[in-house]
Amino acid sequence: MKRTHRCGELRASDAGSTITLMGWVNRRRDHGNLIFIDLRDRSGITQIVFDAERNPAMHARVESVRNEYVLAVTGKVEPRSENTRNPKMDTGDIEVIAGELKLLNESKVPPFFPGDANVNVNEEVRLKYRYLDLRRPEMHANIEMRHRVTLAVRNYLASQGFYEIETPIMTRSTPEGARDYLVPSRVHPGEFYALPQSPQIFKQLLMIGGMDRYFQIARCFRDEDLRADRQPEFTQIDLELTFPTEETIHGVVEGFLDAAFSAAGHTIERPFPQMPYDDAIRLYGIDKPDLRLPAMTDVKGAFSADALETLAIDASLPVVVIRTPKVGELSRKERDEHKTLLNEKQAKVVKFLDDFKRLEKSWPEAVAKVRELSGAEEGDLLVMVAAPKKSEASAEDTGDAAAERRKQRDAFAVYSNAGQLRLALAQRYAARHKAFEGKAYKFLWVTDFPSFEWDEQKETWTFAHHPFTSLHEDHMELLSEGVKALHDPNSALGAIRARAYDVVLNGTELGSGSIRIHQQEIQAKIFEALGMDEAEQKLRFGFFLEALQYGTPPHGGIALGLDRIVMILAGAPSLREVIPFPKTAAATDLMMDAPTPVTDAQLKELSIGVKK
RNA sequence: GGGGUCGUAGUUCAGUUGGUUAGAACGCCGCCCUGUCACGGCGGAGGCCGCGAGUUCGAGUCUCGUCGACCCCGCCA
Repeated sequence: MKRTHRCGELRASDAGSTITLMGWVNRRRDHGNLIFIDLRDRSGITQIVFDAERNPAMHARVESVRNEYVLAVTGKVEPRSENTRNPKMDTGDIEVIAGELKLLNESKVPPFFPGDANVNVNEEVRLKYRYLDLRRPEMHANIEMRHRVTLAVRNYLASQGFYEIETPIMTRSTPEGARDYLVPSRVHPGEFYALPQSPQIFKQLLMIGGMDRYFQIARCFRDEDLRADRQPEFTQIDLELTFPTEETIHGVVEGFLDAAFSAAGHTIERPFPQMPYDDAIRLYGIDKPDLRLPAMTDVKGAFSADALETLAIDASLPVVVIRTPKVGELSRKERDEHKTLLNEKQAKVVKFLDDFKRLEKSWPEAVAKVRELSGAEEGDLLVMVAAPKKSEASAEDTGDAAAERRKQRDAFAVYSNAGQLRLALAQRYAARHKAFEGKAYKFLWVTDFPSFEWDEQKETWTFAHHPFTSLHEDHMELLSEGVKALHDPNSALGAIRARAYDVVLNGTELGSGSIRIHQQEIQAKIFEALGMDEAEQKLRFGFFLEALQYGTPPHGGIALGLDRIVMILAGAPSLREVIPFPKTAAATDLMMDAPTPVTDAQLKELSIGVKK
């Protein structure tokens, strides 16, 4: 027997033909001498009719068939009569009258049925029996979407002159950044490879190697704690090209995203808007703004100095208003619950006022101005966020550059906390404003990221991106100045901006890239800036610093999270829904039961002893 | 590393103030049924209440520990 059609393909026009289907028993309805079996494969479902009168010999065998058995059925396609048609099924106008049945395989009773309309099963069970879970139409749809998106990206990038090039999975450990997954070397006792956190250095070397345009659907590995949108191994659409400007790279990314979203049935608007990091912080309090809801508004000007004093607001720091649309009237209880939106730590930095009716009694003009500035409409919730006035006198404003930067850091804290509050309110009232429903895809480029960030624990400045990111040329002076104050949180390093850009979709960071440093002196200076002396540079990146000296072309690139893109397109709540064999939040595989201990013999061969 | 939610039949859940034999639905098994498509009818089986201590005359229920799943913070250049 040879399969002639898939189970979702047959239509009224096929009536009369004799066909063969192969697939799983989705459901069986046994009426005694008449048995219906819905046969399922990845394309859909077809009803097969077994009639004892027409084929008595076969009927005894059909009676023993159960859900998830694998069958081959040859039969005649017949149109269904008016009263037996099923408009809910794609194949509901026809049915197949079985003539021949072959039982290809039986099935144990599964812990859940892939054919159930809404599988309401614990995710633990789904992951343990992932191969059954994958039979569900929803999973098929997600995996098919992933395939189509990947294919569209490949085709687009190939059309733009990119070569798809593989880079090593076993590579060298780089202690910066995320923790590495390590692979012990048998040949070199005590030495380890690392799995790549990204193919960063390889793709830069490919540019030095004159490959001109590279891409890879690249698996990356990071040994960090997980979230719904983070897996220990994940896939990036990674690319790099020579002689770029930011515009070149943005154009390529918008091009393949357009292709990918088209493949998933959506059109997106291009070009994407752009916003410098500093504006993103000021307007959204976050470096990945969700543009589906309004920005925050600076309303300090609406209030007199006296009013701010009375409200116990620090007038030297930002005063912003968060507008959440269409929230409507709030009960006393709902308003009280707003207090829980700030944790203790946040409450030290910001306070908020959400009762504008009360504010209006004392300062009607100011409130009118706030409504105007924020574009508030009837029913919108306004919440004003500001820094509480400190009781003790704060440090004297000495008016120098360091004092100015300290103030900027304080302002950042206000914006950032207000931004978190904005998202918390948006989540809380999502059912009312409905901005998160439907298929609104709001892309954004966030540009000019800080090159360095302050590490509170180590009390020093570190790379915000990776150390191969170019600075804006006119910030090189700040670098020389800032290096002198490496352990000062108000160092000039904080003012340096990078030629780095993130692509953001609906508040999710899809990808991150930059124009790279292609001059060895500058690269060395950056390493030096963060306290890496020449010996250490040579040890860790010697080969790379040397490569940079052999005619390295200007180059740049970006990497986008494929899993996240597909997750958003599928409307899925976690990456696990778009990865066929995902890991749990504790980085285990419940189906394979990995990781596992290994034998002493294996460890011995690798010269590894395990502390118990 | 920290916080939260959860863990009872194959599955999803209920389980009173600590008190008799731990229930329901779906699924499963048997019998019946020729137009169902979440088929239907009758009957039946199925439990280490995650695991381990403790409190108690008595623990699914209370306490402590532990394991596992999920979410969040830290972390993720």
